[in-house]
Formats: sequence, structure tokens, C-alpha cells
Amino acid sequence: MGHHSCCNQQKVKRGLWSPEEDEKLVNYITTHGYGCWSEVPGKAGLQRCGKSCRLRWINYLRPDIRRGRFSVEEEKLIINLHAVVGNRWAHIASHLPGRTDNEIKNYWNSWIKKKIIRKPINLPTPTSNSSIQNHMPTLMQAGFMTASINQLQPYREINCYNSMLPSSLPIFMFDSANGDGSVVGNQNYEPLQGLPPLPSAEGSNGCMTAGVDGMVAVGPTAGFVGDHEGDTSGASQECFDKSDLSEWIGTQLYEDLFIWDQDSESVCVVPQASTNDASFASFPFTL
DNA sequence: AATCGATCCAACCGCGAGTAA
DNA sequence: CTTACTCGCGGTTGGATCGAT
Repeated sequence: MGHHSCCNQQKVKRGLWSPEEDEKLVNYITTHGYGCWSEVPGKAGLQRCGKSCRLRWINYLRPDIRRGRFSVEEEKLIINLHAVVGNRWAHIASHLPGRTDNEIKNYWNSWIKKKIIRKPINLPTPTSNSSIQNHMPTLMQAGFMTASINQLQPYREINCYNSMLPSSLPIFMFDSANGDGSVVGNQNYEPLQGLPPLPSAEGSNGCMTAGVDGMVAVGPTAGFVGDHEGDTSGASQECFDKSDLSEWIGTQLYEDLFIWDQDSESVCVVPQASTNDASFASFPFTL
């Protein structure tokens, strides 16, 4: 495509920066500052566009930049922040002094590739929900954290595999009786402490529509997951909006989550870092 | 040593927001 | 109100590097 508007009137160099260009930019910025990036190339004697200068300075040349591998603490912080704000890299970077949004984004994308790209596995034909339970080790071996929902009915029907789940794994059900999505607990039916109430569920604002015997599972870094496969109520397949759930999700991190839908006799996988419906739907496992 | 696929990451692109004229 | 322009952001690309064979 075309160049930036700020580059149209001049012949600009592109590609990697040379040490000489870096030196010119650093010398100019350190003595004059950068009030207007579009003026920087001309005044600094660079055949670059202002946008390129800005990017080079912010991502590489500024003195407070921190390079090298991310520490464990930084990694945790990135994961936690991503669970809250999603792909708002600049926001995440603002919490990590010396790190750039670009660096964090690159790190995250490569991390994602390592963590979530897995091949589908063959699952056995279930005769009952317990048969799924029998094969949980297989799923675990394949690298998935697993959970199972006996029936997608109100929360009292939750049937999970307690020993295989972290105690903090949040599962919350949409209560069709009162249109309230406020029931939150872990697989032991214990309410999770210190969590704010779920956002109100209103179909018009991206939250799950009232009246659906739906289920929402908070996946790993996902903000939301759609309601269950096989829902024939005709109601919305809308999800809780990620931003609405961000406070609730907080700093939790989970591995892939298996959801067993008895109605459709299928298992769906909520992949790590799934961030939308499409991603959810792209991992169906029909038995 | 050579080859080649995988991975990394610096840089580019397009878009939206803000703002001045 | 409209237009033009700049800045900043997130998504994407492609060259450089790494590692396995």
C-alpha cells in the first residue's frame, strides 16, 4: 500500500536502521526533544518519515529501554494483565517500565504459539458422562486441563472433575430462572472469595441474553466464552463482553478448558487465549 | 559444511482518535 | 461542520537468526 501521509512528499528510506541513523536520531532527540515527529527527520538529517523515527526511538533508542529476556515476574504480570485487558499492548507496557508494547506483543504472540497450538485428539464415544471422566487422563496427557459439565442447566447441575481442576477454576452458570448470572463458584461449589459481582446480563449489550440455559466458562486468558453448543432456545449466542468481565477475571490464568455438552454430545475446547466466539467455535470435538 | 524449516523481532501498514484551521 | 494532518495503537510482514538434520 501507500506510504504514510507524512512520507509522501519526500524520498524516505525504509527497512532496518543503520548505526549512523541511530546516532543522528539520538543526538537530535537528546538535544532538542521531539515535539513534532513529522519535523524530526528533516531537522535531524534523516531520510526517514516521522513515524519511522518515532517508532525507532520508542522501541529501541530511548534511554530507559530495558532489553533482554522477560523475568518471571514480568511474564506473570503480562499474563495477568492480558487476562484483564486483552490485546491492549500499550496498556500492558505501561505497567512494565522499560518494556515496549511491540516487545510485549511479540513475546505474547510467540508464547501463544508455543502454548495453544495443539492437534485435535480422538475422543471415545461416550455412553454417559462418566465415560468422559474415564478418559480424562487421555485429555490430560494431551495437555489439556479438563472440566466437564453434566448438563447445561442451572448451576446445581455442575459436575466437574474435582481432582483434576485447580481449586480456583471459576465456573459460573447463567440462571435462567431469574436471568441472573451472579452464581460463581469453583468445582467444589465453593464461592470464590473477593470477587465482584458479575456484570448484569442484558442481551443488547454483549452480555448473555436472559432466559438462556447457558453456560459461561472463563477460559484461560479469554475474557469470555459463548453459551453452549446445541442451544435451541433461539436466544442469543452472545457472550459476556470481555471488558465487562475483566474485573472478575482478574489475575486468573487457566489452561485449556474442555466443556462437555450432553445435549449435542460434543466436547468443545476453549483454547488458551481464546478471545472470541469464533475461536471457541473453531475447536469443536464431535464424538 | 550445507540446507531448510522454525522462530524471533524490528519495522511497516492501516485505522481511529484528536485537533487545528 | 468539514477537511487535513499528526500521533498512537494493534495487526501483520518479512528479513535475520537459530537449530535440526
